[in-house]
Amino acid sequence: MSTTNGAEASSAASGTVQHPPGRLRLAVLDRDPGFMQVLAKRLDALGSEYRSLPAPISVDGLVTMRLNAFVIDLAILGPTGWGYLEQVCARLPGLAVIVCTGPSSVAQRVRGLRLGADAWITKPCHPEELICVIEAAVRRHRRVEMPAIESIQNVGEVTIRPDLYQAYVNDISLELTAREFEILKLLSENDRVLRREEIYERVWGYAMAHGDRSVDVFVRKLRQKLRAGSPGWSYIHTHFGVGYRFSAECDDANLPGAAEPVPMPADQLADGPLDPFDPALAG
Amino acid sequence: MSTTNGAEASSAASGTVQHPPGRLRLAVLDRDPGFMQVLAKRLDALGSEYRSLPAPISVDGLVTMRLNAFVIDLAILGPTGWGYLEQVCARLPGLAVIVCTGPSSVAQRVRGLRLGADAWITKPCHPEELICVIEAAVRRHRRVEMPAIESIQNVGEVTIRPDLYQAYVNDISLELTAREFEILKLLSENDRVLRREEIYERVWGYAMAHGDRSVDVFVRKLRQKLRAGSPGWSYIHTHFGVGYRFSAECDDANLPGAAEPVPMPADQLADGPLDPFDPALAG
DNA sequence: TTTGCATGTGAACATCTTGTGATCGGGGGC
DNA sequence: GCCCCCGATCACAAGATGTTCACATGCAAA
Repeated sequence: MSTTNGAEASSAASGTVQHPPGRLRLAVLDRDPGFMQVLAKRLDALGSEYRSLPAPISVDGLVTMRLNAFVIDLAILGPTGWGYLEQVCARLPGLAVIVCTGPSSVAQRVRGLRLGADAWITKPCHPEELICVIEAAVRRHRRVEMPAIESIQNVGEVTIRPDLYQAYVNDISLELTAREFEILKLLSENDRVLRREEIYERVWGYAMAHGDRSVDVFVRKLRQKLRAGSPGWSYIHTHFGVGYRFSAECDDANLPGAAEPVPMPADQLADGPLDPFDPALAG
Repeated sequence: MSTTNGAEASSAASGTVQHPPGRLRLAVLDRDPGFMQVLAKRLDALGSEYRSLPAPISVDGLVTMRLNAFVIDLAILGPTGWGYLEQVCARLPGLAVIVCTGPSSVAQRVRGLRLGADAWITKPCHPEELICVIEAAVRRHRRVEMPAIESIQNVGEVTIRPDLYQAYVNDISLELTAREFEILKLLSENDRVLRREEIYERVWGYAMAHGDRSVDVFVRKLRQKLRAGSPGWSYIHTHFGVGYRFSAECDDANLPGAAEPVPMPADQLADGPLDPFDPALAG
């Protein structure tokens, strides 16, 4: 495969990290069941995490939800809607706010946008269009917010720092290469078995050639460096015939902080739609 | 519209926004005289710098215009409009692109937004509304750049003075050129690895061409001047396969005021992809 | 237990990245 | 109008990294 060139690969990889629009977190404040249902269907297909709110939620509540986007039907709030909209926009400048409501006057739309809304869609609208508008609004924010959103992770004795593209044990760098780091991060972000093809595709950015052993080789290098920096622990586990799973486990099960046991439904690795967002919350 | 000079370029690119907020630089690609006239009147009232383009302009031309926003009537371009739109959005990720055109189908609007447009307004529209939409789109871009506090920074032995567009060591100028300074400032403002593409995009103002080495060359010049003015220190660190990171580090770790050794960012974001939406918030 | 794969391992090899010096051309300042 | 400074590119070299092989080892089904 000579098609790979570093820059391409890296940009593709980074794209993989930020592009998957699937990672939308949004809440919809609306009461129209039909509208919600159709929207929910599309959002599910995109793998977005969404939540519908039948009633207004406090601004503080919104803050803790850490959303990317917030869709609101001003009709629900009546005259108090303007104040609410203003508060939300002022308090969460990084949140994409989309007003999606019934027929309105130019003056109303202007007012909404001036108060800080990112877009104003008139119902009835095609769900696909609404989603595009949401994505467009989120897109820019995401570019800048992404790096901040990438949070530091502590697993076992290892600290994974996306901001530095490096992993540490006791503040000592494991000296991972860029690609090693990406694979470690990918694995650590998923509490399930990842098939080689999936790992390859998400890190390299394109499909894995049949028989390619690159992933195996990188896993070996990772294990080597992890073992060197954090002996007594095992982090990457092989699932024969399937793939790899990340989980910090202390070799000596007696020691404290032994491990993070994992349910391990190895059979349910129907890859596509990843770990579903707690369904109890939707709808 | 004046041509570019160092300072101006920087303000447009890094968003130093010396222009009072609200000052728009926009171009409108449209042929409807009535539309243009009404719009022009409103824009004048706002004190915006605008330019109407009766015919398509090359993407490179747009780049040199250093705009905040670009309004385009796809009808003017016909079928080639999509490609043009895509190119513009790809090349100028920081530009607010608003499509303002006649009646369209949902599919067309979806396509436009997916290609990177920030908003789609259907003509005929109220000029005030269009302006609000433009402002909403621009607001997002600016917001990101506004927080860049123009404060003097002391890092290691170096003093960075945005007000003078220059860096000093013991009050002696490092004689940085405008672009060198911008890159140094950008790097010093971020405690993380910045990818070349990101640096290029934020300093030059548009997407980096594939294989462009400009960033590397400027980093070399910067290192040279930093080394000359502050020997014994290293400031710009290469992360192979990723990009550059700024951090003042004393070569001799024994010396006092040694360095800022990649400290744990106290802001340690609540980590984990966990707790999706907190159910306790509803109602 | 044996056989057929799948995976672990180490090293050679090919490629890609980055550092660096030099050159070219344009634009702005004088 | 002329000259100099600055920024864009190129070419080359040295390393770092990624890929590919061949072989060893281990798991699973017959």
